[in-house]
Amino acid sequence: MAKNIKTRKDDYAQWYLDVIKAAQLADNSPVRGCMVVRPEGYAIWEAIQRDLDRRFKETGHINAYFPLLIPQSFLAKEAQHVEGFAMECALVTHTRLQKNPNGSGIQVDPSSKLEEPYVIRPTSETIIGHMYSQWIQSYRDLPVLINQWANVMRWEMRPRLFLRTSEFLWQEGHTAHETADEAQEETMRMLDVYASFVQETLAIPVVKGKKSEAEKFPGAVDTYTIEAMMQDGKALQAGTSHYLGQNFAKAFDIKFLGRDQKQNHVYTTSWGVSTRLIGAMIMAHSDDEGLVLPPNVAPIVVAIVPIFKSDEERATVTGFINQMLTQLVGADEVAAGDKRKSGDDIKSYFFDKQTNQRIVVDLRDTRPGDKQYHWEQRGVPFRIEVGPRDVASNAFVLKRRLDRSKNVGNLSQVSADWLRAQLADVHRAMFDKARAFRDDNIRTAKSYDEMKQILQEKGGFVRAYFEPSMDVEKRVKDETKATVRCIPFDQPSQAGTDIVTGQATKTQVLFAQAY
RNA sequence: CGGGGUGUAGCUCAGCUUGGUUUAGAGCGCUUGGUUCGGGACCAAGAGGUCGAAGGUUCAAAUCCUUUCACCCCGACCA
Repeated sequence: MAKNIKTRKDDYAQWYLDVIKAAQLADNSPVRGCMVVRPEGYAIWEAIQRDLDRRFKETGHINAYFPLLIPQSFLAKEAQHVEGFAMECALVTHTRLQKNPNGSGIQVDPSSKLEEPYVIRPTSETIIGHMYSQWIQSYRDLPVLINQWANVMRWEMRPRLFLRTSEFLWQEGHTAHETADEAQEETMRMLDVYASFVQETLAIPVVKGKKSEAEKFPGAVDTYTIEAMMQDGKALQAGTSHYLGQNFAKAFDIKFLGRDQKQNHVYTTSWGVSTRLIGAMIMAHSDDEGLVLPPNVAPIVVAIVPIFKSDEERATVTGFINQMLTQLVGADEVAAGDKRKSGDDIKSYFFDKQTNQRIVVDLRDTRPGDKQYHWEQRGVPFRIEVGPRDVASNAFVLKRRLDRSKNVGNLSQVSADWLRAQLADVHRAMFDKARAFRDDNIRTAKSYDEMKQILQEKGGFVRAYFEPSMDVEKRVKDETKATVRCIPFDQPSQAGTDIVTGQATKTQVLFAQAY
C-alpha cells in the first residue's frame, strides 16, 4: 500500500491530488488557480504535443503564433462569444508600476492607464479572425489551416490541477473555408483526429457526439466533443471541435471574392485540447499505488533496479545490465548514456530518440524497496529487477506497472522489438480495461426516475431518449447535477419517449455528472 | 458576494479554552556518520521558525483584544 496516497474509495478527489503530488507532475503555485507543471508532467505534455502535432501536420495544418493580449473590443464583436467568456476574463489595464510614495513597495502608476484594456486571451477566435480578415482576399487563399500551441487564461472559481486551472496550455486550431460543407468536414476530421489520438496514444476510450445548445461553445453553430469516463464515473470533455459557420466571419468581416465573382464570408472552425488531457489520463488509468502511464506518453519506459550488497556483486550486476542495455538501445547509446550528465545516480539511455523515451538505471544509494515505490508511483510501465541470483541464471524479473504482475525473463530474449511488443501489450490492455469499465457504467434509463436512481446509486453515464432544450436541461441539472454530455453519433433507428417531458423524440443523449 | 473555517519548520499538525517549566514542540521529510539492502530499514548526531501581518492590553503574548491580509470548505458562478 502506498502510504502517501489516499485510496480512490476513501476520497477520490484527494487520491487524484495525491497521485499528482507523488508522481511530481505538478504543484500549486503562489498564484491561485495557476499550476506549476513540473518536469515529469511537462514531459507528458511534450509527448502529447509531439504526437498531436504530427497528426495536425498530416491533415494539412501548419503552426503559427498569435499574441497573448487581445483588445477588449474584439471580444465584444461576437455577441454569444462575449457573453460566454466575459465572466472569466483577466484584464491588463496599466503598463507601469511605480515606487509607493508613502513608503516601501510598489503600486500601479495611474498615469499608465491604457485607453483600451487588453484581455488575456481566454481563446483566440477574435484576434485570429481579425488577422484572417486581412489575409484572406480570394477563394484562392482558402482554406487557411492554422494551429497554435499556446497558453490561455480563464479566471476559474474552482480550479483543480490539470482539469481546470486558471492558466492552461493547449492548442487551438483555426481554419477558414470557402464553403459550409468544407468547414463542416474539417470540424469532423479534427474530431476524429482527437478521438484517434486519445484512444491510440492515451489509451482512453471516448464517445463522439454533438453538444446540446446549452453546452456548446459560445459563438459556435455546432460543437462536437469527445467524452471520456473517469474512474469515479464522472464525465470529462477531452476535446472539442467547433463549426463556427459564418458567425466569426461576419463579426470580423472575413470576406473573399468567390468563384462566383461575389464577396462572400468564409466559414470557420476551431478545435482544441488542453493540459486537461493529462488530468483525464491520470483519472482514467491510475490506481491506488499511484500513476499509471500509457506507454506512448511515458517519458521513461523501463526503470532498471539493480540489487547488490558487495562491490563484487555490484560489478557483476551492472555488467549484466550493460549487456541488457546494449541489446535494448545499442552499444553506441549505452556509451553515450554512460557519459551523460545526471543530477543523481540515475543513468538514462534513449530507447527512442524520436519520442525522447528513455530507459533508466537506478544506481542511487537507497534501498531497492524505495526504488520500486519510486518508479511505481511515477507510472513507469516496466521495472526490471536484476540481482546476483538473476545474473547467475541469466535472468531478470520483469514487473509490469499496469497489473503489478511479476515475471521472470531471460536475457537472451531482450531486444528493442521485444520491449516494443511489451509496451504495445500494455497499451492494449489499458485501453481494454478502460473501455470495459466505461461500457459497464453506461446504463440506459427508460424514465426520469430511473435515471435519477442510476445517477444516485451507481453514477456513470446514462443513455436516454431526450430532446435537448435549455430549460429542461437546466431543470435536470438542478435536480440531478447531471448534464447532457453529448448527443452520440450512433443514434437508434426508432423513436422513443423523452424521459423528462414524455414527448416523442428520435434523439438519445448521454447524461452524466461532469468535471 | 453570503455562510463556515484555518493561518505555528519543506509537509501534516499539537500547544491557545484557563497568558508564565516551551530556551516554541511532534511525526514525516532533509543533512552527516554507521549498521543495513530481493517491496517504503534501524541507530546516532544535526540543520531548519521574527507562531500570516500590524497595533494594543500586560511585569510577561503563539495564547487575550482590535484591525488587516491570505487561503480552504459550502453556496452562487463556470470548458
